[in-house]
Amino acid sequence: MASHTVENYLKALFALANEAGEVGISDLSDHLAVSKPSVNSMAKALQQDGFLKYEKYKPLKLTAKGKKAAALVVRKHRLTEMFLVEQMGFGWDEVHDIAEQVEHVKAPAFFDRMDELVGFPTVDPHGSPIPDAQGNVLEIDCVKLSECAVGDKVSLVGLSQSSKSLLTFLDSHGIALGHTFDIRAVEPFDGSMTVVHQGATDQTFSLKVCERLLVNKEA
Amino acid sequence: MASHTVENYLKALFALANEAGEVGISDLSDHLAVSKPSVNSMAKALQQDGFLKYEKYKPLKLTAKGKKAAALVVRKHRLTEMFLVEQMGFGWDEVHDIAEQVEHVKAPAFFDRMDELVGFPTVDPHGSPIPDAQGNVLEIDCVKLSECAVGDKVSLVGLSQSSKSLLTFLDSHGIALGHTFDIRAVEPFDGSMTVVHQGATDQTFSLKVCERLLVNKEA
DNA sequence: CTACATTGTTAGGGTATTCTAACAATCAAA
DNA sequence: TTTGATTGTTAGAATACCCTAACAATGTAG
Repeated sequence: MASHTVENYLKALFALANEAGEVGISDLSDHLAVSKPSVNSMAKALQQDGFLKYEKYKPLKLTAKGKKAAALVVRKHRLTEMFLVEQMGFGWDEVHDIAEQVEHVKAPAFFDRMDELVGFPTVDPHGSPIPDAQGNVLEIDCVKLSECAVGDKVSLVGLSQSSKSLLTFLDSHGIALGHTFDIRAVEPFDGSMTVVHQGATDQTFSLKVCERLLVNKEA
Repeated sequence: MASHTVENYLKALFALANEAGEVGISDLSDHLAVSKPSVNSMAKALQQDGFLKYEKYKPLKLTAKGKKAAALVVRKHRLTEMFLVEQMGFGWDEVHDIAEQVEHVKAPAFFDRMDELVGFPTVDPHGSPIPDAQGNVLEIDCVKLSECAVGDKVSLVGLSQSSKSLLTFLDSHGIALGHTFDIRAVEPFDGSMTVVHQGATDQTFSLKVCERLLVNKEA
């Protein structure tokens, strides 16, 4: 199996891959906080092992094997997060760092049991999809709240780039996955939105927040 | 914090230390399945970090710092085993290998929560004591079954060197921690013992088995 | 007390991963 | 279209492990 380090590279590649599935050396360098030469040599090694396609000066592209391996690491990460929240009582803002460690455990039975104990979930505590055991990822049908219009009624299904500070912000505003928002107004000047949260209280969110909330229209 | 590798060295040192707390390079080499030169250079590194006392051609000896660090690794291992059995439904014969991996997770909150969820246990599923958060180990008052005499009534409190095959053997004979044995006979020829298990069924154990069962007299 | 077995050490090298410094390619903008 | 910024590459070296081969110290048995 892949080393701790290789798993982290794969996970980063997976996270940074856009539709085209291409990632620059610098992107990876930033994301992993590692120098570009390090990424460069790792890229060669990963190609050697068939995880990605690498050509000088060209963007990196995961192969099918690489995508699967990456998805399985993400699976371990997200199953762990789910387990930490559902079975161990951690908050959704506490689980990322712990899962970052636990995801590298080499014990398939451990993750299988977690999966079972939390009822074979399809999304993690932040609404991100959990790849299946074959490495297939289910696409979630959603848009950014910032892309919605006045009058839309939506429900929160996920977050994009959930960070500890975003999660803390949402907690402090009583917002959780599944909650509904009726969009009342969009401020043209700064893109901030005023919504009715859970059919009850009025709240106003900055554009920065609205871009992070993934919602499902016609809740 | 110590690396994965260093944690394994410390754990091995802890396990092999006799009363005097001294361990030979070869012992470690065998236990960790690593060459003697590797152990030799690691010994120097561990001394450098203050984990042990090393002098050429002398046995290795953990310092107070080393003992504490080792005990804390053992703590993580045993808490994990307890959690795997109590909260995740694994059998006592399945948990060692998984815990071997999980023990290296760097997330104190994770282990603290396990501890809480299993009710702050003092022994693991095999009866071995769990060091406390300060690295103190409680000695367990017990003797080997093989050292007991005809007429003794004892209860199983732990195992010495529990291996998967021993655990499977015990499972297949319906034996668990806390069970009682009345010693009926000791065979002088091979040291095998005939006992009454749980006041009900007669069973005969080879010396090899009896040496692995740690019991408490006058149950 | 010598000789052999065991145990420990040194020397030298390999892999995985990281870094900095210096240079080359690419791309966009004036 | 030249230039400058960004991005990527090479070279060279450091650290943390691991190994084998060869040798030295220790201790035990005759």
